[in-house]
Amino acid sequence: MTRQPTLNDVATAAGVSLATASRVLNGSDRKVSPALHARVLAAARALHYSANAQAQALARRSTALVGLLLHDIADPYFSGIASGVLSAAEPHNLRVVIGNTGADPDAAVAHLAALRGERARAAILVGSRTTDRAAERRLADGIDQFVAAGGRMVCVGQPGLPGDTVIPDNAGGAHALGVYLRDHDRIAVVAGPDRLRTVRDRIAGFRAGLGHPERTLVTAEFSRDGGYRAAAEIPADTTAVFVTSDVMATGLCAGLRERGLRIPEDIAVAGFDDVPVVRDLFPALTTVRLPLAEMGARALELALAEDGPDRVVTVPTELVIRASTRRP
Amino acid sequence: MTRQPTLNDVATAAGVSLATASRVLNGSDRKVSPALHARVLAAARALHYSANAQAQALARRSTALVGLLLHDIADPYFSGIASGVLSAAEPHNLRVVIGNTGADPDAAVAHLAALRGERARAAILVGSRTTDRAAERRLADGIDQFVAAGGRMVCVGQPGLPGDTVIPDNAGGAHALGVYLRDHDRIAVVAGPDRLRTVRDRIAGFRAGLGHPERTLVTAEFSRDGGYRAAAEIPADTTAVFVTSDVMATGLCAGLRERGLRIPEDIAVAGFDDVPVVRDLFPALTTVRLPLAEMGARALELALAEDGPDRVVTVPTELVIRASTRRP
DNA sequence: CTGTTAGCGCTTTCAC
DNA sequence: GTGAAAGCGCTAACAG
Repeated sequence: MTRQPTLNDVATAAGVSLATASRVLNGSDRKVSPALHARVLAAARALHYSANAQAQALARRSTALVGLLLHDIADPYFSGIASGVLSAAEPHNLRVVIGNTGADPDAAVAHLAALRGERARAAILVGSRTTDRAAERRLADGIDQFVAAGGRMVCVGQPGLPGDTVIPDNAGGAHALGVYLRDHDRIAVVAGPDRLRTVRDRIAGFRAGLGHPERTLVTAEFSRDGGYRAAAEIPADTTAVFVTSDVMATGLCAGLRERGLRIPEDIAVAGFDDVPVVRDLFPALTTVRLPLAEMGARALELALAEDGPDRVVTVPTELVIRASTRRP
Repeated sequence: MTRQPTLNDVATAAGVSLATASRVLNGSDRKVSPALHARVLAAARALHYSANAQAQALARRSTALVGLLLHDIADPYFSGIASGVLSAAEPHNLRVVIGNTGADPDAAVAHLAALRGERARAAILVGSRTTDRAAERRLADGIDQFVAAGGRMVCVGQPGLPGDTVIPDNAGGAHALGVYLRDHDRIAVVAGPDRLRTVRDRIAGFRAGLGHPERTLVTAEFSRDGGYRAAAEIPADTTAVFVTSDVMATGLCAGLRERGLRIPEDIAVAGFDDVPVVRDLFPALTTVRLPLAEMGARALELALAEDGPDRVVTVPTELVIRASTRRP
């Protein structure tokens, strides 16, 4: 590989000035004669010129980068949102750099710092829930720094952090589910970690809809395996269980089945999120649909919005009834 | 937001020269006295200094960016690989920018051009399969350009393109599956699009293992819905069907079930990839495991390797037998 | 319309 | 050890 051609090379080849070349190749307001215009284009093509984005960013004092920080891209909840972010970024010609934060809020802080160095236009933080007060504080600081450096911040699914927020109507969706399962009297709830506002909202909404408290509450990790392990703690005579996420519900169903429990004959199961695959489970899972891709897209739009007061966008949810809760 | 502090600001605040400040904050070989070192660090901290990555890239003539191009991040096959790429990138302090190419090879070309402008260190292209000869040509050209600009190129799951390649042992895995299903005599194969080398390798391997040709061959789209639609074309007396991807198999199972066929009692089903969720389908899906995350990680390593001749890394596969093919 | 000329913020010789 | 100064490739006034 030889040295990449620069704008200067193109200008020289075309016999015009640097400025002119810049104007036809990148400048917005075109005031270049057709003749020169054509010559520059030809030269650029001939040399396989490709503008150096770094240099442009430096000179323009702005980049086309957006950071997307999420727990785990392999989790369908996150990848669904990511997909929406990517689609929305495309037409704006934005590049999306993605970072797995794992369960660790400090990883998010580190990514945020890197994005700050990158002078990213915005950062979208998806569900980096934490139970650690101090870590939460550090995260908020990291966000403040990012924002102070001129970046826009959007959080998805996690309220209470600086910046804009996109959040599903967790309480409403869970409420509808509670109403739907109201006739069951031996109910269990399998919940993700306590501290998460999302989890609390879903449980509260569910209880309100149910009209009476659940009989059993099991707390588990926010993962497929967490749900699987929780299955062991569900009383055998339970008639319905609400799981605070589909991914957990998937594991729970597997665990329940291993115990010989039939779904929904012996026990009804409902999840939350409507991750794509749950409609293909057998029996298909009743759940509360979140418009994942749309949430991602909304987040990106907020990220592009003019600076302003912190906004909160609530997206509606929808109860999706499937076989897993159908009375025999 | 006020203007971001520059290295100059830090240097001034610390009462040292620009060069010294640069050396302690970013330079590799440290030859700065402890006293100055401390002062610079203190100043940087006080000002919340964050080096401008763009400027650094320009001065150093190198970036820490890697591009990851894939069909659809919401598809578990791709997100599994992406997850591996991200984990591997982390320790190297590389930023990963991700692009959904959809089914469109020209989208990949466009992304590649953008990455070239970004002066990305490398690009990893995952399974951007195409059936269009001309588009394939354009893609190869795009890759050549990217490489000519000094980027390294790695393709995952798709041989025959310039650059390094990570590819699973498709034929071997499918062969093992064929051997396993050898006793079935009324076999159907549900295949993704014809032209894909991946698909052809899997089918060829399967047939070789089977020892006899399948009775029915259905071609479908490489998606859940493609599999679902294919279900309608499977003869009712088929005893086993091999689907060339798990995502398709998921749809196929749903479709088969809707037709009243029981799995595995009436018909055995096997997939390919071992995407996480298929073990939780009911019945759990027999499949050929691909080490998705590892494939992603290997790709990133290749991307970091010194320039050299095009390498091909073949990763082993493993037959995973589950309930979906278990004889009653 | 076109060209000149400062920078953008940082790294890196090259002297001291 | 430390600093001065010359770029890296491009944009954006500012003159013609």
